[in-house]
Amino acid sequence: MAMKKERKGDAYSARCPARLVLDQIGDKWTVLLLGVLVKQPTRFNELKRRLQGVSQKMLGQTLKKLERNGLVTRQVFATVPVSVEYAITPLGRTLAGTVDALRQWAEQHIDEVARAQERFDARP
Amino acid sequence: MAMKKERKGDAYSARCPARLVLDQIGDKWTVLLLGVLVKQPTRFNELKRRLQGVSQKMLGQTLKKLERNGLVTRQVFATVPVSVEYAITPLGRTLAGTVDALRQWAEQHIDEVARAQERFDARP
DNA sequence: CAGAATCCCAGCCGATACTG
DNA sequence: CAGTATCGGCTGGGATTCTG
Repeated sequence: MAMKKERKGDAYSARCPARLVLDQIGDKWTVLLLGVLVKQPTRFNELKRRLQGVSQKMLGQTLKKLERNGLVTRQVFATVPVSVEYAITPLGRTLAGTVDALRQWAEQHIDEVARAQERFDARP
Repeated sequence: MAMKKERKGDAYSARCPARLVLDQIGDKWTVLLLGVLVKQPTRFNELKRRLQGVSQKMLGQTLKKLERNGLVTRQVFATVPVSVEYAITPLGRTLAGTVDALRQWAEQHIDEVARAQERFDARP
C-alpha cells in the first residue's frame, strides 16, 4: 500500500501566501464585492441588489470570508429593523488595487487571448 | 470610459475580461505552472516532477487551457520516445509578471491577514 | 514519454425555506 | 432587514487504467 507521508502540500501548501490570496479572490463574487465596497460602505441587501444574481447564501459566505481575512468590516446599527453596513478596510483597499492590475491586464490583452482561442479552436 | 448598461449577463458575464483571467489563474495549478515555465521551456514529465502532487489529468488539462489562451506553446520533437516541450509566450510572460504583483501583495500582507483570522476565530 | 479515458468524491454554488 | 439551514446539481480535481 502506498502511504504518503506528510504530503500536506509541498510548494503548494496552505502556507503559500499566493495560494491564500487566490483562494480569496478566485471565487465567484469576491472581486465584484470589492469593486462595490471600494466606492462606499454598503448594507447587505444593497449589496445583494448591486451584485445581480448572487444568492444570500453566497453573499453572506463571501462577506464572512472577507471579514475573517481582515478585508472588510461589519458594523451593526440598532435601527428599527436592524441594519448592517459592510466597509472595506485599508488592507482590503490595497488588495483591491492589486486586483485592479489584474483587471487592467485583462482589458489590455483580451483581444489577443480571444484570437489565440479562435486559432486553437479552429484547427484539425 | 463607457457606461455599461447591459443587464442581461450582469456585470459578471463571460464577457468580463477580469473574469476570464481569474478563471485561468484561479485554478489550482496555473500559477505554479507559469512559475516554472517562466524560467525555461519544460517537458511534460519534467513539469509533473516539478509540480509535486499534480495529476497527469490536471497537468494536461491546465496546459491545454494555457495553450488555448495563448499563454504557452506546445512543441513536439520527433525523438525516439516522442518528447513535448512547453514554453511560455510573450503574452504569458506579461501575465506571469502581473501574477507576481499578487504574490508580492500576499507576502507583504500575510501576517496582517493571519492576525485578522486569529482575531476573528477567537471571538464569541 | 506524453497523453486520453474513466471513476469518484469534495466542495462550490444556487434555490428554497426558516429565524431574530 | 439581515441573515442561517438544508437540499441538490455541477464541476474541479485526484487515482487509476489504457494507448501511441
